[in-house]
Amino acid sequence: MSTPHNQLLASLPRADRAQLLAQCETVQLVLEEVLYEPGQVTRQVYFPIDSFISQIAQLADGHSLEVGMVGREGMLGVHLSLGVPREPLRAMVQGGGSAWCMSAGHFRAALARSPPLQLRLHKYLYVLMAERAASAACLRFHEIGPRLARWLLMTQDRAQSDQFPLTQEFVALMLGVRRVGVTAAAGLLQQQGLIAYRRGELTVLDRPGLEAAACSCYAADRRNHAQTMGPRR
Amino acid sequence: MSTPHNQLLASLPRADRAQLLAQCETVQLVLEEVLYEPGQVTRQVYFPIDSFISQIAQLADGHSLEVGMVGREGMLGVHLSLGVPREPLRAMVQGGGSAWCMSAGHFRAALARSPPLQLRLHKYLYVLMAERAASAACLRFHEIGPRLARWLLMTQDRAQSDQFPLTQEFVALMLGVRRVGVTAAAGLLQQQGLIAYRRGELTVLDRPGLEAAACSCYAADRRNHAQTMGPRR
DNA sequence: GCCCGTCTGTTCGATGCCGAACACCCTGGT
DNA sequence: ACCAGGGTGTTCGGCATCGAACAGACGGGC
Repeated sequence: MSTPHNQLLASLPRADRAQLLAQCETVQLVLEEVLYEPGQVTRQVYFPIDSFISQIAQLADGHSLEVGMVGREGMLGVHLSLGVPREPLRAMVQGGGSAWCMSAGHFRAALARSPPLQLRLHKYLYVLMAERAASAACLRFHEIGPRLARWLLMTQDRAQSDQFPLTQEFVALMLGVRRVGVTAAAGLLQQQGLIAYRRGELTVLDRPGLEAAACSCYAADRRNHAQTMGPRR
Repeated sequence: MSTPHNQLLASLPRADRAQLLAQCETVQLVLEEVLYEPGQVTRQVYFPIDSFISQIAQLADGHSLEVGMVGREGMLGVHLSLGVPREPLRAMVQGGGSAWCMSAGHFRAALARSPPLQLRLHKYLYVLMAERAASAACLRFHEIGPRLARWLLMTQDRAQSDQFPLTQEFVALMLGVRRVGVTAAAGLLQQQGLIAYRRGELTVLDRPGLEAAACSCYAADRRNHAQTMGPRR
Protein backbone atom coordinates (compact mmCIF):
# COMPACT_ATOMS: atom_id res chain seq x y z
CA MET A 1 0.00 0.00 0.00
CA SER A 2 1.57 3.29 -1.02
CA THR A 3 -0.38 5.60 1.26
CA PRO A 4 1.08 5.37 4.72
CA HIS A 5 -2.10 5.01 6.81
CA ASN A 6 -0.33 6.69 9.63
CA GLN A 7 -1.96 10.03 10.16
CA LEU A 8 1.19 11.79 11.22
CA LEU A 9 2.95 10.73 8.04
CA ALA A 10 -0.13 11.27 5.94
CA SER A 11 -0.33 14.89 6.98
CA LEU A 12 3.14 15.71 5.66
CA PRO A 13 3.81 17.25 2.27
CA ARG A 14 4.39 14.61 -0.37
CA ALA A 15 8.13 15.20 -0.68
CA ASP A 16 8.83 15.12 3.04
CA ARG A 17 6.76 12.03 3.45
CA ALA A 18 8.50 10.25 0.62
CA GLN A 19 11.90 11.03 2.11
CA LEU A 20 10.79 9.66 5.43
CA LEU A 21 9.21 6.52 4.04
CA ALA A 22 12.32 5.80 2.04
CA GLN A 23 14.12 5.17 5.32
CA CYS A 24 11.29 3.18 6.84
CA GLU A 25 10.51 -0.45 6.72
CA THR A 26 7.25 -2.02 7.72
CA VAL A 27 7.38 -4.32 10.69
CA GLN A 28 4.83 -6.57 12.31
CA LEU A 29 4.32 -5.78 15.96
CA VAL A 30 3.06 -8.66 18.00
CA LEU A 31 0.90 -8.46 21.09
CA GLU A 32 2.78 -7.88 24.34
CA GLU A 33 6.05 -7.20 22.55
CA VAL A 34 8.14 -4.67 24.44
CA LEU A 35 9.58 -1.95 22.22
CA TYR A 36 11.16 0.35 24.78
CA GLU A 37 12.51 -0.41 28.20
CA PRO A 38 12.64 2.59 30.55
CA GLY A 39 15.90 4.49 30.44
CA GLN A 40 17.37 2.59 27.53
CA VAL A 41 18.65 4.49 24.53
CA THR A 42 16.06 4.57 21.79
CA ARG A 43 17.18 2.75 18.65
CA GLN A 44 14.01 2.82 16.59
CA VAL A 45 10.96 4.95 16.23
CA TYR A 46 7.59 3.57 15.15
CA PHE A 47 4.68 4.94 13.18
CA PRO A 48 1.82 2.52 13.81
CA ILE A 49 -0.42 1.68 10.90
CA ASP A 50 -2.95 -0.71 12.35
CA SER A 51 -1.05 -1.64 15.48
CA PHE A 52 -0.98 0.37 18.67
CA ILE A 53 1.26 0.73 21.66
CA SER A 54 0.90 1.41 25.39
CA GLN A 55 3.30 3.69 27.19
CA ILE A 56 3.70 2.66 30.76
CA ALA A 57 5.16 4.56 33.69
CA GLN A 58 6.91 2.51 36.33
CA LEU A 59 7.50 3.81 39.80
CA ALA A 60 10.46 2.99 41.96
CA ASP A 61 8.14 1.04 44.26
CA GLY A 62 7.03 -1.30 41.49
CA HIS A 63 3.64 0.18 40.74
CA SER A 64 2.94 0.82 37.11
CA LEU A 65 0.31 2.42 34.98
CA GLU A 66 -0.41 3.31 31.39
CA VAL A 67 0.09 7.00 30.67
CA GLY A 68 -0.34 7.05 26.93
CA MET A 69 -1.49 5.12 23.91
CA VAL A 70 0.08 5.45 20.50
CA GLY A 71 -1.77 4.39 17.38
CA ARG A 72 -1.98 5.50 13.80
CA GLU A 73 -2.69 9.04 14.98
CA GLY A 74 0.82 9.35 16.41
CA MET A 75 4.26 7.90 16.78
CA LEU A 76 6.49 6.25 19.31
CA GLY A 77 9.77 8.00 19.93
CA VAL A 78 8.90 11.69 19.76
CA HIS A 79 11.30 12.40 22.57
CA LEU A 80 14.06 12.17 19.95
CA SER A 81 12.65 15.30 18.38
CA LEU A 82 13.42 17.05 21.66
CA GLY A 83 17.03 16.02 21.42
CA VAL A 84 16.72 13.48 24.21
CA PRO A 85 18.05 10.01 23.45
CA ARG A 86 16.01 7.99 25.93
CA GLU A 87 12.65 7.85 27.55
CA PRO A 88 11.55 6.79 31.04
CA LEU A 89 8.49 4.90 29.83
CA ARG A 90 8.02 1.30 28.87
CA ALA A 91 6.44 0.77 25.50
CA MET A 92 4.46 -2.38 24.94
CA VAL A 93 2.44 -3.48 21.96
CA GLN A 94 -1.19 -3.50 22.93
CA GLY A 95 -2.67 -4.17 19.54
CA GLY A 96 -0.79 -6.35 17.10
CA GLY A 97 -0.37 -5.21 13.51
CA SER A 98 1.94 -3.35 11.22
CA ALA A 99 3.93 -0.18 11.71
CA TRP A 100 6.55 1.83 9.93
CA CYS A 101 9.86 1.51 11.68
CA MET A 102 12.89 3.74 11.30
CA SER A 103 16.24 3.94 13.00
CA ALA A 104 16.79 6.73 15.51
CA GLY A 105 19.64 8.11 13.41
CA HIS A 106 17.62 8.29 10.23
CA PHE A 107 14.78 9.84 12.10
CA ARG A 108 16.96 12.57 13.51
CA ALA A 109 18.41 13.25 10.10
CA ALA A 110 14.98 13.38 8.49
CA LEU A 111 13.81 15.71 11.21
CA ALA A 112 16.63 18.12 10.56
CA ARG A 113 15.76 18.14 6.89
CA SER A 114 12.02 18.56 7.21
CA PRO A 115 10.54 21.64 8.89
CA PRO A 116 7.02 20.37 8.22
CA LEU A 117 7.84 17.25 10.20
CA GLN A 118 9.20 19.35 13.02
CA LEU A 119 6.06 21.44 13.07
CA ARG A 120 3.84 18.42 13.03
CA LEU A 121 5.70 16.73 15.84
CA HIS A 122 5.58 19.88 17.89
CA LYS A 123 1.81 19.87 17.67
CA TYR A 124 1.76 16.21 18.52
CA LEU A 125 3.92 16.85 21.56
CA TYR A 126 1.54 19.51 22.69
CA VAL A 127 -1.38 17.11 22.41
CA LEU A 128 0.50 14.57 24.48
CA MET A 129 1.26 17.10 27.19
CA ALA A 130 -2.33 18.22 27.35
CA GLU A 131 -3.51 14.64 27.49
CA ARG A 132 -1.15 13.80 30.30
CA ALA A 133 -2.27 16.77 32.32
CA ALA A 134 -5.93 15.91 31.87
CA SER A 135 -5.29 12.28 32.49
CA ALA A 136 -3.61 13.04 35.82
CA ALA A 137 -6.77 14.74 37.01
CA CYS A 138 -8.89 11.93 35.58
CA LEU A 139 -6.84 9.41 37.48
CA ARG A 140 -7.35 11.29 40.68
CA PHE A 141 -11.06 11.95 40.49
CA HIS A 142 -12.78 9.44 38.28
CA GLU A 143 -13.90 6.00 39.24
CA ILE A 144 -13.05 2.74 37.61
CA GLY A 145 -16.23 2.44 35.58
CA PRO A 146 -15.94 5.67 33.61
CA ARG A 147 -12.20 5.25 33.27
CA LEU A 148 -12.64 1.77 31.87
CA ALA A 149 -15.20 3.01 29.37
CA ARG A 150 -12.88 5.79 28.30
CA TRP A 151 -9.99 3.41 27.94
CA LEU A 152 -12.02 1.02 25.83
CA LEU A 153 -12.99 3.87 23.53
CA MET A 154 -9.38 4.90 23.15
CA THR A 155 -8.49 1.32 22.40
CA GLN A 156 -11.25 0.89 19.87
CA ASP A 157 -10.20 4.08 18.09
CA ARG A 158 -6.77 2.62 17.58
CA ALA A 159 -7.81 -0.95 16.92
CA GLN A 160 -10.10 0.38 14.19
CA SER A 161 -12.49 -2.44 14.81
CA ASP A 162 -15.30 -3.11 17.23
CA GLN A 163 -13.66 -6.31 18.31
CA PHE A 164 -10.19 -6.88 19.68
CA PRO A 165 -8.30 -9.23 22.01
CA LEU A 166 -8.20 -8.02 25.58
CA THR A 167 -8.00 -9.69 28.95
CA GLN A 168 -9.22 -8.15 32.18
CA GLU A 169 -5.84 -8.79 33.69
CA PHE A 170 -4.25 -6.57 31.07
CA VAL A 171 -6.78 -3.80 31.49
CA ALA A 172 -6.23 -3.88 35.22
CA LEU A 173 -2.53 -3.37 34.67
CA MET A 174 -3.13 -0.45 32.34
CA LEU A 175 -5.61 1.29 34.60
CA GLY A 176 -3.58 0.60 37.70
CA VAL A 177 -6.37 -1.23 39.50
CA ARG A 178 -7.06 -4.79 40.58
CA ARG A 179 -8.39 -7.26 38.11
CA VAL A 180 -11.37 -7.72 40.40
CA GLY A 181 -12.17 -4.06 39.94
CA VAL A 182 -12.16 -4.51 36.19
CA THR A 183 -14.36 -7.58 36.44
CA ALA A 184 -16.93 -5.58 38.34
CA ALA A 185 -16.84 -2.54 36.07
CA ALA A 186 -16.75 -4.59 32.86
CA GLY A 187 -19.57 -6.75 34.12
CA LEU A 188 -21.66 -3.64 34.54
CA LEU A 189 -20.91 -2.39 31.05
CA GLN A 190 -21.79 -5.79 29.68
CA GLN A 191 -24.98 -5.91 31.67
CA GLN A 192 -25.93 -2.57 30.15
CA GLY A 193 -25.37 -4.07 26.73
CA LEU A 194 -22.53 -1.73 25.84
CA ILE A 195 -19.87 -4.39 25.42
CA ALA A 196 -19.53 -8.14 25.26
CA TYR A 197 -16.53 -10.33 25.94
CA ARG A 198 -15.51 -13.91 26.19
CA ARG A 199 -12.13 -15.21 27.13
CA GLY A 200 -9.97 -12.36 26.06
CA GLU A 201 -12.00 -11.18 23.12
CA LEU A 202 -13.88 -7.95 23.60
CA THR A 203 -16.60 -6.51 21.39
CA VAL A 204 -17.99 -3.02 21.54
CA LEU A 205 -21.73 -3.30 20.99
CA ASP A 206 -22.95 0.21 21.63
CA ARG A 207 -20.37 2.87 21.05
CA PRO A 208 -22.58 5.88 21.79
CA GLY A 209 -23.62 4.19 24.99
CA LEU A 210 -20.01 3.60 25.89
CA GLU A 211 -19.25 7.23 25.22
CA ALA A 212 -22.00 8.20 27.60
CA ALA A 213 -20.59 5.86 30.23
CA ALA A 214 -17.07 7.25 29.86
CA CYS A 215 -15.84 10.21 31.83
CA SER A 216 -15.69 13.58 30.17
CA CYS A 217 -11.96 13.16 29.64
CA TYR A 218 -12.48 11.11 26.52
CA ALA A 219 -14.43 13.84 24.77
CA ALA A 220 -12.01 16.47 26.06
CA ASP A 221 -9.01 14.63 24.63
CA ARG A 222 -10.66 14.18 21.25
CA ARG A 223 -11.59 17.81 21.07
CA ASN A 224 -8.10 18.86 21.98
CA HIS A 225 -6.56 16.51 19.44
CA ALA A 226 -8.85 17.66 16.66
CA GLN A 227 -8.31 21.32 17.42
CA THR A 228 -4.58 21.05 17.58
CA MET A 229 -3.81 18.61 14.81
CA GLY A 230 -6.71 19.41 12.57
CA PRO A 231 -6.42 23.00 11.43
CA ARG A 232 -3.65 23.92 8.99
CA ARG A 233 -1.93 20.78 7.86
CA MET B 1 20.89 42.59 39.22
CA SER B 2 22.31 41.86 35.80
CA THR B 3 22.42 38.05 36.01
CA PRO B 4 18.96 36.73 35.34
CA HIS B 5 18.56 34.32 38.24
CA ASN B 6 16.34 32.26 36.08
CA GLN B 7 18.13 29.04 35.32
CA LEU B 8 16.69 28.64 31.86
CA LEU B 9 17.93 32.07 30.87
CA ALA B 10 21.17 31.66 32.75
CA SER B 11 22.04 28.57 30.76
CA LEU B 12 21.91 30.41 27.43
CA PRO B 13 24.96 31.81 25.65
CA ARG B 14 25.58 35.42 26.60
CA ALA B 15 24.42 36.87 23.28
CA ASP B 16 21.18 34.92 23.11
CA ARG B 17 20.41 35.76 26.69
CA ALA B 18 21.05 39.44 26.16
CA GLN B 19 18.74 39.51 23.18
CA LEU B 20 16.02 37.86 25.19
CA LEU B 21 16.42 40.04 28.23
CA ALA B 22 16.27 43.14 26.06
CA GLN B 23 12.65 42.30 25.34
CA CYS B 24 11.85 41.40 28.93
CA GLU B 25 10.67 43.49 31.78
CA THR B 26 10.64 42.44 35.39
CA VAL B 27 7.25 42.17 36.98
CA GLN B 28 6.11 41.49 40.50
CA LEU B 29 3.83 38.49 40.74
CA VAL B 30 1.52 38.55 43.70
CA LEU B 31 0.13 35.55 45.52
CA GLU B 32 -2.96 33.97 43.99
CA GLU B 33 -2.68 36.10 40.85
CA VAL B 34 -3.98 34.23 37.82
CA LEU B 35 -1.66 34.47 34.83
CA TYR B 36 -3.36 32.10 32.39
CA GLU B 37 -6.95 31.08 32.13
CA PRO B 38 -7.51 27.72 30.39
CA GLY B 39 -8.03 28.01 26.67
CA GLN B 40 -7.25 31.68 26.42
CA VAL B 41 -4.63 32.87 23.98
CA THR B 42 -1.32 33.37 25.71
CA ARG B 43 -0.17 36.99 25.65
CA GLN B 44 2.88 36.82 27.90
CA VAL B 45 5.44 34.31 28.93
CA TYR B 46 7.17 34.37 32.31
CA PHE B 47 10.60 33.41 33.57
CA PRO B 48 10.30 33.34 37.36
CA ILE B 49 13.19 34.70 39.37
CA ASP B 50 12.11 34.21 42.95
CA SER B 51 8.42 33.71 42.33
CA PHE B 52 6.77 30.47 41.31
CA ILE B 53 3.61 29.37 39.61
CA SER B 54 1.17 26.47 39.81
CA GLN B 55 -0.28 24.95 36.69
CA ILE B 56 -3.72 23.58 37.34
CA ALA B 57 -5.81 21.19 35.27
CA GLN B 58 -9.55 21.67 35.44
CA LEU B 59 -11.94 18.92 34.47
CA ALA B 60 -15.30 19.42 32.87
CA ASP B 61 -16.92 18.25 36.10
CA GLY B 62 -15.33 20.97 38.16
CA HIS B 63 -12.57 18.98 39.81
CA SER B 64 -9.14 20.49 39.64
CA LEU B 65 -5.62 19.62 40.52
CA GLU B 66 -2.10 20.94 40.20
CA VAL B 67 -0.13 19.21 37.45
CA GLY B 68 2.99 21.31 37.41
CA MET B 69 5.01 23.91 39.24
CA VAL B 70 7.13 26.51 37.50
CA GLY B 71 9.92 28.32 39.33
CA ARG B 72 13.29 29.70 38.49
CA GLU B 73 14.26 26.38 36.95
CA GLY B 74 11.74 26.86 34.14
CA MET B 75 9.28 29.09 32.40
CA LEU B 76 5.58 29.58 31.90
CA GLY B 77 4.43 29.51 28.31
CA VAL B 78 6.59 26.83 26.70
CA HIS B 79 3.66 25.70 24.62
CA LEU B 80 4.37 28.68 22.39
CA SER B 81 7.61 27.01 21.42
CA LEU B 82 5.49 24.19 20.01
CA GLY B 83 3.61 26.60 17.82
CA VAL B 84 0.46 26.37 19.88
CA PRO B 85 -1.07 29.67 20.93
CA ARG B 86 -3.00 28.55 23.99
CA GLU B 87 -2.85 26.16 26.86
CA PRO B 88 -5.58 24.20 28.68
CA LEU B 89 -4.12 24.83 32.14
CA ARG B 90 -4.76 27.55 34.64
CA ALA B 91 -1.65 29.27 35.87
CA MET B 92 -1.73 30.79 39.33
CA VAL B 93 0.99 32.45 41.32
CA GLN B 94 1.81 30.25 44.25
CA GLY B 95 4.82 32.13 45.52
CA GLY B 96 4.94 35.88 45.16
CA GLY B 97 8.07 37.56 43.83
CA SER B 98 9.65 38.79 40.67
CA ALA B 99 9.80 37.32 37.20
CA TRP B 100 10.94 38.27 33.74
CA CYS B 101 7.96 38.87 31.53
CA MET B 102 7.91 39.00 27.74
CA SER B 103 5.18 39.30 25.15
CA ALA B 104 4.24 36.19 23.22
CA GLY B 105 5.21 37.83 19.96
CA HIS B 106 8.67 38.80 21.13
CA PHE B 107 9.16 35.36 22.56
CA ARG B 108 8.31 33.69 19.29
CA ALA B 109 10.63 36.01 17.43
CA ALA B 110 13.45 35.40 19.87
CA LEU B 111 12.89 31.68 19.60
CA ALA B 112 13.20 31.78 15.83
CA ARG B 113 16.48 33.65 16.17
CA SER B 114 18.07 31.52 18.86
CA PRO B 115 18.76 27.83 18.26
CA PRO B 116 20.28 27.50 21.74
CA LEU B 117 17.00 28.68 23.21
CA GLN B 118 15.11 26.14 21.11
CA LEU B 119 17.40 23.39 22.26
CA ARG B 120 17.06 24.39 25.87
CA LEU B 121 13.30 24.56 25.73
CA HIS B 122 13.15 21.19 24.06
CA LYS B 123 14.98 19.68 26.99
CA TYR B 124 12.72 21.51 29.37
CA LEU B 125 9.67 20.16 27.55
CA TYR B 126 11.03 16.68 27.88
CA VAL B 127 11.46 17.13 31.61
CA LEU B 128 7.89 18.34 31.89
CA MET B 129 6.57 15.35 29.98
CA ALA B 130 8.51 12.92 32.09
CA GLU B 131 7.33 14.63 35.25
CA ARG B 132 3.74 14.50 34.18
CA ALA B 133 3.96 10.82 33.39
CA ALA B 134 5.53 10.03 36.74
CA SER B 135 3.16 12.29 38.54
CA ALA B 136 0.18 10.47 37.06
CA ALA B 137 1.40 7.24 38.58
CA CYS B 138 2.20 9.01 41.84
CA LEU B 139 -1.31 10.37 41.97
CA ARG B 140 -2.75 6.94 41.49
CA PHE B 141 -0.67 4.98 43.95
CA HIS B 142 0.71 7.19 46.66
CA GLU B 143 -1.07 8.32 49.74
CA ILE B 144 -1.63 11.82 50.94
CA GLY B 145 1.24 11.86 53.43
CA PRO B 146 4.08 11.14 51.03
CA ARG B 147 2.51 13.27 48.34
CA LEU B 148 2.26 16.19 50.72
CA ALA B 149 5.88 15.81 51.73
CA ARG B 150 6.91 15.71 48.10
CA TRP B 151 4.86 18.75 47.29
CA LEU B 152 6.35 20.70 50.17
CA LEU B 153 9.83 19.87 48.96
CA MET B 154 8.99 21.02 45.47
CA THR B 155 7.60 24.21 46.93
CA GLN B 156 10.60 24.81 49.10
CA ASP B 157 12.94 24.34 46.16
CA ARG B 158 11.17 27.11 44.34
CA ALA B 159 10.56 29.38 47.30
CA GLN B 160 14.29 29.18 48.03
CA SER B 161 13.60 29.58 51.70
CA ASP B 162 12.67 27.27 54.52
CA GLN B 163 9.67 29.40 55.32
CA PHE B 164 6.82 30.46 53.08
CA PRO B 165 3.14 31.37 53.28
CA LEU B 166 0.83 28.42 52.78
CA THR B 167 -2.62 27.48 53.97
CA GLN B 168 -3.91 23.94 54.25
CA GLU B 169 -6.88 24.91 52.15
CA PHE B 170 -4.54 25.83 49.30
CA VAL B 171 -2.52 22.65 49.59
CA ALA B 172 -5.72 20.63 49.53
CA LEU B 173 -6.69 22.30 46.28
CA MET B 174 -3.31 21.56 44.74
CA LEU B 175 -3.21 17.94 45.79
CA GLY B 176 -6.85 17.38 44.91
CA VAL B 177 -7.80 16.19 48.38
CA ARG B 178 -9.94 17.50 51.24
CA ARG B 179 -8.52 20.05 53.60
CA VAL B 180 -9.19 17.59 56.39
CA GLY B 181 -6.86 15.17 54.73
CA VAL B 182 -4.13 17.79 54.64
CA THR B 183 -4.71 18.64 58.29
CA ALA B 184 -4.15 15.04 59.22
CA ALA B 185 -1.08 14.53 57.06
CA ALA B 186 0.46 17.89 57.96
CA GLY B 187 -0.23 17.24 61.62
CA LEU B 188 1.76 14.06 61.36
CA LEU B 189 4.69 15.75 59.67
CA GLN B 190 4.64 18.42 62.35
CA GLN B 191 4.44 15.84 65.10
CA GLN B 192 7.53 14.21 63.64
CA GLY B 193 9.29 17.54 63.81
CA LEU B 194 9.75 17.83 60.07
CA ILE B 195 7.74 20.99 59.60
CA ALA B 196 6.04 23.68 61.66
CA TYR B 197 3.21 26.00 60.72
CA ARG B 198 0.96 28.61 62.17
CA ARG B 199 -1.86 30.37 60.43
CA GLY B 200 -0.70 30.15 56.89
CA GLU B 201 3.04 30.31 57.48
CA LEU B 202 4.92 27.09 56.98
CA THR B 203 8.49 26.32 58.01
CA VAL B 204 10.55 23.36 56.94
CA LEU B 205 12.49 22.22 59.98
CA ASP B 206 14.09 19.00 58.82
CA ARG B 207 14.59 18.79 55.11
CA PRO B 208 16.31 15.40 55.04
CA GLY B 209 13.52 14.05 57.20
CA LEU B 210 10.98 15.47 54.80
CA GLU B 211 12.77 13.87 51.90
CA ALA B 212 12.57 10.55 53.67
CA ALA B 213 8.86 11.05 54.23
CA ALA B 214 8.21 11.94 50.60
CA CYS B 215 7.42 9.35 47.98
CA SER B 216 10.15 8.26 45.64
CA CYS B 217 8.72 10.51 42.95
CA TYR B 218 10.49 13.55 44.33
CA ALA B 219 13.92 12.01 44.01
CA ALA B 220 13.02 10.57 40.61
CA ASP B 221 12.00 13.97 39.29
CA ARG B 222 15.15 15.64 40.54
CA ARG B 223 17.32 12.98 39.03
CA ASN B 224 15.55 13.27 35.73
CA HIS B 225 15.81 17.04 35.74
CA ALA B 226 19.47 17.01 36.58
CA GLN B 227 20.30 14.39 33.96
CA THR B 228 18.41 16.13 31.22
CA MET B 229 19.16 19.77 31.91
CA GLY B 230 22.52 19.33 33.49
CA PRO B 231 24.90 17.83 30.94
CA ARG B 232 26.28 20.04 28.16
CA ARG B 233 25.97 23.79 28.54
C1' DG C 1 -12.24 -36.97 25.25
C1' DC C 2 -9.64 -35.45 28.81
C1' DC C 3 -6.58 -32.17 31.12
C1' DC C 4 -4.51 -28.10 32.21
C1' DG C 5 -3.70 -23.41 31.84
C1' DT C 6 -5.91 -19.22 31.21
C1' DC C 7 -9.58 -16.20 31.81
C1' DT C 8 -13.47 -14.75 34.56
C1' DG C 9 -16.35 -14.39 38.69
C1' DT C 10 -17.12 -14.13 43.85
C1' DT C 11 -16.20 -13.37 48.60
C1' DC C 12 -13.89 -11.62 52.85
C1' DG C 13 -12.29 -7.98 55.97
C1' DA C 14 -9.42 -3.91 55.96
C1' DT C 15 -8.43 0.84 54.89
C1' DG C 16 -7.80 5.40 53.09
C1' DC C 17 -10.36 8.82 51.54
C1' DC C 18 -14.84 11.22 50.96
C1' DG C 19 -18.64 14.88 52.19
C1' DA C 20 -20.58 17.29 55.69
C1' DA C 21 -20.82 19.57 59.81
C1' DC C 22 -19.15 21.78 63.84
C1' DA C 23 -15.76 23.75 67.35
C1' DC C 24 -11.83 26.32 68.36
C1' DC C 25 -8.15 29.60 67.86
C1' DC C 26 -5.45 33.30 66.34
C1' DT C 27 -5.02 37.91 64.33
C1' DG C 28 -5.98 42.34 62.70
C1' DG C 29 -9.18 46.08 62.36
C1' DT C 30 -12.59 49.04 64.51
C1' DA D 1 -11.51 45.40 74.14
C1' DC D 2 -14.08 43.36 71.16
C1' DC D 3 -15.62 41.23 67.05
C1' DA D 4 -15.30 39.08 62.57
C1' DG D 5 -13.16 36.19 59.55
C1' DG D 6 -9.80 33.25 58.14
C1' DG D 7 -7.13 29.26 59.41
C1' DT D 8 -6.94 24.86 61.87
C1' DG D 9 -8.61 20.70 64.36
C1' DT D 10 -12.15 16.99 65.18
C1' DT D 11 -15.84 13.93 64.39
C1' DC D 12 -19.36 11.19 61.91
C1' DG D 13 -21.04 7.61 58.65
C1' DG D 14 -20.32 6.14 53.94
C1' DC D 15 -17.99 4.11 50.13
C1' DA D 16 -14.70 2.89 46.48
C1' DT D 17 -10.93 0.42 46.30
C1' DC D 18 -7.48 -2.71 48.26
C1' DG D 19 -5.12 -7.51 49.11
C1' DA D 20 -5.78 -12.14 49.34
C1' DA D 21 -7.79 -16.27 48.37
C1' DC D 22 -10.76 -19.49 46.15
C1' DA D 23 -14.31 -21.25 42.68
C1' DG D 24 -16.08 -21.88 38.13
C1' DA D 25 -15.73 -21.98 33.07
C1' DC D 26 -13.97 -22.14 28.63
C1' DG D 27 -10.83 -23.97 25.03
C1' DG D 28 -6.63 -25.66 22.86
C1' DG D 29 -3.37 -29.50 22.89
C1' DC D 30 -2.33 -34.27 23.61
